[in-house]
Amino acid sequence: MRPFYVTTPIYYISGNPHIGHAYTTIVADVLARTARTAGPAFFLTGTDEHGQKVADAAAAAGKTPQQWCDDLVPRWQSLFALYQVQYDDFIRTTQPRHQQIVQSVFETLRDRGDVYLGKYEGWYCVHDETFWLESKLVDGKCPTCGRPVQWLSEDDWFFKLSKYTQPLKQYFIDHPDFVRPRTVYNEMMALLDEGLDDLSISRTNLEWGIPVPRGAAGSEQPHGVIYVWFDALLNYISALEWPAGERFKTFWPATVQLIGKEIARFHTLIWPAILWGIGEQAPEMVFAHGWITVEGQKIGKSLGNAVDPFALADRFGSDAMRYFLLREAPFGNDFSYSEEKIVQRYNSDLGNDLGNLVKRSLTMLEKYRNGLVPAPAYDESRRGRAFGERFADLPARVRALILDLQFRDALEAVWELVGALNREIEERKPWVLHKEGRQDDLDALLYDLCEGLRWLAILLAPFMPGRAAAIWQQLGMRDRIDADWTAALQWGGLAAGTQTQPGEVLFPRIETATE
RNA sequence: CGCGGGGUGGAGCAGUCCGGUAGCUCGUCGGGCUCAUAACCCGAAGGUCGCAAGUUCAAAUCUUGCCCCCGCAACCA
Repeated sequence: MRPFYVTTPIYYISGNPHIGHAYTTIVADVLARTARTAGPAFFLTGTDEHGQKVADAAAAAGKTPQQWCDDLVPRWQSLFALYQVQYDDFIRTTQPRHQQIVQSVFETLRDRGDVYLGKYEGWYCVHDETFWLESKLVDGKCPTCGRPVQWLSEDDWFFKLSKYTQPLKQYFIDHPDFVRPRTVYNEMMALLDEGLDDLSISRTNLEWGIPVPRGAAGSEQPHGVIYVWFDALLNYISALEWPAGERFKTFWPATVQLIGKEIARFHTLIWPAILWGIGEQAPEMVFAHGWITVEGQKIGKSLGNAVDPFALADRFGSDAMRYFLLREAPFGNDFSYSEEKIVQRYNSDLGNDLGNLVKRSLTMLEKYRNGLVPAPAYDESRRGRAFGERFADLPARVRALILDLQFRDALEAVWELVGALNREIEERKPWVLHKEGRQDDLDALLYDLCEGLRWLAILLAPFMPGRAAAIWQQLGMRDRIDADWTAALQWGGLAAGTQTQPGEVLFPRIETATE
C-alpha cells in the first residue's frame, strides 16, 4: 500500500470546539488507524490561528491574539485526546515552521508570475468583513446586515487563479473521484463553468497574519499580511516540510483530505491551483462530508445550539460516540443528531448486540471450561464447513469500505459477524451440549465464539479503540490488536489454552426516564 | 429567473449517477430459548417511494411541470 496521508481541516479557533470538529477528526483517525495496520500512514490536524475573527475574539477577551491561541489550543488537543484521536502531527499556523513555508510559497509564486500586484476595489461592509459586487447591494447597502458599505481601493497581491480554470476543469474530468461526494463535485464543476477570478491573497487592513515577504518587486509594495486561506491551505504541506523534507517526499500527494462541504471551493479549486503553481501535485481525493444537525437545524455558534463534545463523551463514552457518528449516516450526508438516537444506537447495537455477545460468550466459557479457550476440535472433514469460512472475506471487505470512506457500510459488515455469532449460540445451544455432555461440539462452538470476538476486537479497533482493547484484554490476548489484518485475521488464529478474563460489562444499558 | 439538498411502511434513514423482485435500524404483534446487559433467536403485519404528465416492455430511479421543507451566497466541520 502506498504511504497514506490523511488530513482534517485546521480548525479556526475563534471559539470552543463543537461536535462537528470532533466528527471530522474522528473520521480521519479511523482512516489512519486502519491504514496503519498495512503500512506507513500520516495523520495531520491542527489549528488555523490568523485572521480578523481571532484578533477580535482575543481583543474582546483582553488578550493578545497569540495568548488567545496559546490558551485555546490545549482545549482542542484535550478534545482530541478525549476522543482517542492519534494524530501524527498537530500544526499551528502561528508556528515558525509554517510561516516560513507560507512565505516561501508566496515568493515562489511571485517569482513565477502567478502572484502579481494589483488593485483590489469594491464595496466593503466593515461589519461583515465582506466585499460585495455592486449588483448584490440592496438599496446601496449590505445585503446581509443592511449597513452602509464603503468603497475600498487598495493595492493587493493577487493569485492568478483564473489561469487555472481550464486545467482544473480537465483535471475534474480526468479524475471523477477527485472530489466526493458527487453532489459537491457537480457544484464545483458548475463554478468552473462560470470561470474563476483571480484571488486577492493579501490584506493591508489587518495585522494578525503572516507578513507578506518583501521581495525584489520594489520597495513600494504594500505591507500587510497574507490572506488567511492562502496561509491555512499550506498547512497540509508545511507540516510535511515542503519541499525537501522526507515526510513530504514520502506522503505527498495526500491520499484523502477531509473537509466540510462549505469549504469545498477552497480545497478543490484554489488549493490544486496553488499546488500546480509551485510544481506539486493535487491531492488524490478531497472528501466533503455533511453536517451534523440538531433536529434538522444546522449547528451554529450564533444559533446557540452548539453541542458540547466534552459532555457527550462524559455521558456516553468516547467509543460509543465514535461509533454513533460513523454508523448513523452514510458518510457525506447530513444527519440529524439527537440524544435519543445516540441512546438507541448505544443500547441496541452496542449493548444488546455486541456487549451482550461478549458477556454471554465469556460467561459460558467460564462456566463450562473455567475460562480456558478449548482446542478447536475441527478435523479435516469439518473444517471446510466451519463457521469461520463464511467470514473469510470479511476483513478485506471492511478494509475496502473504510478506505473508501463508507464507514456505515463497514460497520454494518462487521455487525454481520456480531449477528451471526449471536445466531450461532441459538442454533448450537451450548447449554444443551453441556447438559448432554457433547464435549467436542461444545469445544468447537466455544472456540468459534472466542475467535469471533478476537476478530471483532481487531476489526473494531479503528472505530472504538478503547472498547476493542477491553474485549482484547478480556480475551486474554497479549499480542498487538493493530497488527496487519491479513496475517492476524485467519480463522483459527486464537491459541487454544488462552486464559480469558471476563470483566466489566462493556456497554451498560442506558435507561431512559419514561416520562 | 442566484446555487444546492431533501420529501420512501408508525419514527429515523438507505436505495436514485449505471431503470428491472422496495431494503435497514428502531417500534408494534405473535412465537422460541434461558448462556446473557428484561438481553438473544424465529416469524408476521405495515409503503399507490410529495403531486401530475411524459419516455420505456419496465420508473423510487430518466425527462418536464407543480407543491412543501431546509441549507448556502469568499473565513462555522
